[in-house]
Amino acid sequence: MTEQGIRNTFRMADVARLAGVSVSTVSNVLNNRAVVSTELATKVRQAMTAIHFSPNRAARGLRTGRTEIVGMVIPDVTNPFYAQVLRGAEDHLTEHGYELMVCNSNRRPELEQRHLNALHAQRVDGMILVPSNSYAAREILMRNYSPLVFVDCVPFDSKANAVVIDNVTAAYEATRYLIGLGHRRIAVITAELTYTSMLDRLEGYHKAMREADIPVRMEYTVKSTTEVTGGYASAMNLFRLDQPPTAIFSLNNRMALGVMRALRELHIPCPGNVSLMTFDDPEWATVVSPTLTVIEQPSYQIGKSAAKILLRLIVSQGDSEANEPEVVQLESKLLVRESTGPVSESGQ
Amino acid sequence: MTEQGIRNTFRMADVARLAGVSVSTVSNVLNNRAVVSTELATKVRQAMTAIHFSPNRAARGLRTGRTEIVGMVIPDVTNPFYAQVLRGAEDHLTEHGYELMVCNSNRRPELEQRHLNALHAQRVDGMILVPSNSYAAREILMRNYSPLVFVDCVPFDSKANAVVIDNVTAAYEATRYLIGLGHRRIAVITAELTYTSMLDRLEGYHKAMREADIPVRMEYTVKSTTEVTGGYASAMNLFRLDQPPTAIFSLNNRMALGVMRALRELHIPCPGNVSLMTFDDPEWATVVSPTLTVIEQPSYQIGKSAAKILLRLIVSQGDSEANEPEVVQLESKLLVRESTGPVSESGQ
DNA sequence: GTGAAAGCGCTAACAG
DNA sequence: CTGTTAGCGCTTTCAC
Repeated sequence: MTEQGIRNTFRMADVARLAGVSVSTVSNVLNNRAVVSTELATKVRQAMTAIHFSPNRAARGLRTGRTEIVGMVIPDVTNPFYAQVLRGAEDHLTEHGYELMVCNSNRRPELEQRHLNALHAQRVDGMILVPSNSYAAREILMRNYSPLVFVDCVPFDSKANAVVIDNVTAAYEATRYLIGLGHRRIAVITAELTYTSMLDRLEGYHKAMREADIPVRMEYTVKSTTEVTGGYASAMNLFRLDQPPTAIFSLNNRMALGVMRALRELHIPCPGNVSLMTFDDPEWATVVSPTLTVIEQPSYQIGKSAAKILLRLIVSQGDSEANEPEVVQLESKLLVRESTGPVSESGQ
Repeated sequence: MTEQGIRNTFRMADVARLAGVSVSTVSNVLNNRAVVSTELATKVRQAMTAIHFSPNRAARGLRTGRTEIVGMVIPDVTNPFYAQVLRGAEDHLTEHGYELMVCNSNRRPELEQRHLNALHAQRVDGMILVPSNSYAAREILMRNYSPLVFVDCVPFDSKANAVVIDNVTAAYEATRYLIGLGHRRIAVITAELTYTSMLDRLEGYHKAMREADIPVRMEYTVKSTTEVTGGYASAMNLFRLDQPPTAIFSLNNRMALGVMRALRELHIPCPGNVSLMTFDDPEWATVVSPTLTVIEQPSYQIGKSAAKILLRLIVSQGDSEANEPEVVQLESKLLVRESTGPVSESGQ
């Protein structure tokens, strides 16, 4: 029964024996229940440090039904936006004694599901999710595992706990800024429209164009993959047009990186011939030439905020489930830098 | 006893009852032990899906002594190098049925220790660690929690499982390349020398300089913090020198970003007045102007390799502990791009 | 205040 | 092949 390897960790019983008390006393000092005489308590604590005792959290979780782990699944940590969200969440969680299990879904719903299942099997107390898309998100919401807060992309047709920015307004104002610069041929590079933040951003763009009475030309709305290569390919196509756009609006930092590659490869002056603007504010935005005009999202705060909501949900677990989903909306900010300028005289 | 919240998940007993079998049969089908008649097995499986049964991994872990979780602590996911290492490790681990718990130490040994303890308390089966420094690493190694593999930075004075690159040679050859370009005033920006990869890189630099009979001038070896701001400040100081260097060698991508900022702010032509070269190959290296000459590390592979070693250690846990620490060394590659060129005629 | 004992959900003997 | 049962290490009544 004990044949599967040397037991290399101690248990409460060991501490109890060493301190000459019962396990329940050990448990009590461990959980700072003020029912143990200070004298005994110190004796117990000495015993604990003497053998480097570390209570088995899994066992505790099994007993209490609370693991104090929260799960997080994001598309890809390699994207600085998500990395920042992660940091924000982690810092808050760690501060409150929770551990974090992170998984990358690569935007593949099946993989996402697999991770979610694993997390549930681990009996995490709650999850933070940047879903791969809004359909997947809705299904996940239905299954309703445990306290869950969405980030960046929310389920279609359903209210859910979430933290986002006002993507419509952000894109609207950014587009207006471009229009104010004299641009009329404004292209937008968007990722999957099943991802709500993309959809909202596109809507904001359309709204601004409509208001300015600028016809939205189909060939200026290009659907890309979310990644760098997608942005690159999209930009290449755009520049191949008879009438290339005078401004490009990238809906995330990854695609913007791709556009930069294209610009550089084709030696297209920016903002001379074309202005470029993007969502997100990756660190490199200020070292490229020209520096990039961006819509900065408070990514770290977004993560932190998600963690806060989740923790609140977790503790209020017992209350009537009826509490309305909470959705917090954080402020984004247009940071004008060098990559956007007045439409060129040449008019092309 | 059941007062702490509605039991919202089922247990094997429920499945057993529903399928009209015993729990051990359920356990057997769950673990694909080929001892159950196909007939019963399907009945059990039906029952499982009917109630959306998800076995409690924590309970299993408690029983088996193996959680199938591995812990990972890294300085900061926000650094693309570590993010890639993480992805490599995660992909391999996930593929083999393991879950990953990641923590960021911010290079603070106390925080690192705290995370390590938490991970241990969780009874992770093993850990992958990019330590905050090599002293901390050694202490951690001493405490010898569980299977452990170091990445990028290894403990001082001790053999340990690790995956690294040949930093000395990589830096040596890169420096030689610079020297071959005619540079003699080559500055190196390094982070904490208590971090072995930095120390080794510096050694490689020194070796190349010595071999070329170029005196190593103290003011050209600048110790920076690991971060962007450190690189920036260091570069600023370097350019303030009476005889500024004609080439700068940054020992990681973060500091290089800082140098780029300085270059851009001071309008210093690169590689015209100064060449720049760095360790790591962040994505932005090819969109900045000039594109950056880098020493590319196989970051994803490093992570994957670490995971592989760890898994091997975990399964061979039972064997005599005597197996020598394994250290694998992966290949790095010098990618020459635009930011390095012949030393300028002007000679300054 | 302190201790004995039951049980969280699972696995692994072992008996049938 | 299937079922019974004893724990894994912890928390938590409930007696004392």
